Amino acid sequence: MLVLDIPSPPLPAAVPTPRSQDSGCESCAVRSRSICASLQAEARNLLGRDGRIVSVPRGRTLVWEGEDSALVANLIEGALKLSTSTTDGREQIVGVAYPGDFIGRPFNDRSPHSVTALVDSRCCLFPRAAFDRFAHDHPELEHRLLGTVLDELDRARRWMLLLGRKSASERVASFVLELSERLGDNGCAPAAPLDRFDLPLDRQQIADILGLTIETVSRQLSALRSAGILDLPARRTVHILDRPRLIARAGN
Amino acid sequence: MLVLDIPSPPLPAAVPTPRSQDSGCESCAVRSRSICASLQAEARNLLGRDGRIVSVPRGRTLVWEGEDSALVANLIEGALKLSTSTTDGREQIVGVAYPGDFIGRPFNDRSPHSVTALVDSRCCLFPRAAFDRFAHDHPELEHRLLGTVLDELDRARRWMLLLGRKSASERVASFVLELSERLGDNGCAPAAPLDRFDLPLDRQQIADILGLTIETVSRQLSALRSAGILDLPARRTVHILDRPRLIARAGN
DNA sequence: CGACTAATTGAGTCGCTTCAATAAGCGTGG
DNA sequence: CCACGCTTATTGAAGCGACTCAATTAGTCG
Repeated sequence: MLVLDIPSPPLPAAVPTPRSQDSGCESCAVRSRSICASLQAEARNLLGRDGRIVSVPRGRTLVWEGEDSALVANLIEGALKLSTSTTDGREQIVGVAYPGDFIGRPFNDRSPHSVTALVDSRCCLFPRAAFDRFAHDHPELEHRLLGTVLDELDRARRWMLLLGRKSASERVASFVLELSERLGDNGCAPAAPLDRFDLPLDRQQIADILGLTIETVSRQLSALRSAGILDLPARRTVHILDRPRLIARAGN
Repeated sequence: MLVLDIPSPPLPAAVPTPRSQDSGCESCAVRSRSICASLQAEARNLLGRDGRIVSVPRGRTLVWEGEDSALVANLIEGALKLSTSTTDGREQIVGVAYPGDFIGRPFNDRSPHSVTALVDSRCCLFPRAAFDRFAHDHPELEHRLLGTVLDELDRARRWMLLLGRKSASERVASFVLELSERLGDNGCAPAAPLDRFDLPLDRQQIADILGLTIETVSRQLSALRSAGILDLPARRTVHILDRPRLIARAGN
């Protein structure tokens, strides 16, 4: 079930002139960071014809866990969470996507997790079947996709160490560090970690990433503030004052 | 640092006659299940020339976390664990490989986790550089590899739900179920879950998978036995007596 | 059969959760 | 602009589940 009651976006996907015509890709903000970067202009425009740019308001779910995986996408702007739940409703966030990231489950007709916008976002959506077909015919795209999926797997496994073996204070420190590194990676500049940034997540979502409760997250953040390691000037703003000590607290 | 003081295996990898010659692949036990299944005979033998079959005794580590990732491999027989640790030595097992599985980190020169034999095993090892080159030239291999990496990622994310949100009893139930399903999947038969099987892991290793202690694992297994859901006829043997109730206890 | 290792079981402690109350942001409308 | 109400976050107190430490039992292998 996919609901996208969004006014048709300003994208010439349905214009008469087909093929090797600019489908908007030339001006795409994440072209150089997304998997599309692997493609030559002609192939990119061919793929672009299958894509539709849609706005996804905060809180809207693009894909539901267990439902058939009808689409894949590149995130252009915003942030998305990937999450799974137990039968009785406990939730775990298993990944967060940032601009340039690829989301969805190619080559499989069930999605193992839900995908939901954390903040107002924009995606370039592809019907999965069309994407699968295109990928199969374009090894350079599959090669790039393989690289990003391997990176995601590494990240997921690092997170398993956090979830299985780290204390609450180590988890929160690790979370702040990872976020500062991911947000600092704009794709263009040589990826320096940020010392000051805004959280795209509220406390409950942080808890759902770390396998903790909202109260424990709050207490640990307060502890880091008291220790002079962080400043928290606003609800969603983090300022890292003492990165070395933060790293020491992350435990790996 | 790779130590492989193993008597040279009965593999004609170094025989004079090169190319499109049987390199042992024709009789490989996991040929149809491994990523090699994607290759035609000629390409397979070409790749086979880079491979060396080695025996890995229980407990030996093939790849070390953080060291440069010099090799990749197909597991032919046995079982391997993939693990990471915190600086102070707490360990988390982030994956278990069974025959036919691919291990190692292609396209990256650091391995994010260690790979260690859980039981006496046999692998078909490839120098990573040679494998990367070969993969790059054989899209059908990369396509297959992409499929297996996507499956691994799904599995890792399911495990994140377990580690982040499940209770000890749910974790142990989930573990027994997953193992019964993985071991039942011989690649040939239509993959029926096993009701009776031997654990390739001791209690400490189960604890390292589940993010628990050895005592908690033991207590939860005992509880399942008392409830009549499992029988534990030997240290490493599990017999599932009441699968529906086991599934109910797994919590998803 | 005896020595050693692995697993089980018990008792007490600790860390995170739960439940509850307070405080701080934040948007809205007077 | 500030008061108001609502949401989100913080802080406190009590409870509970998993851990730690310790003792016992069951396998395993020479």
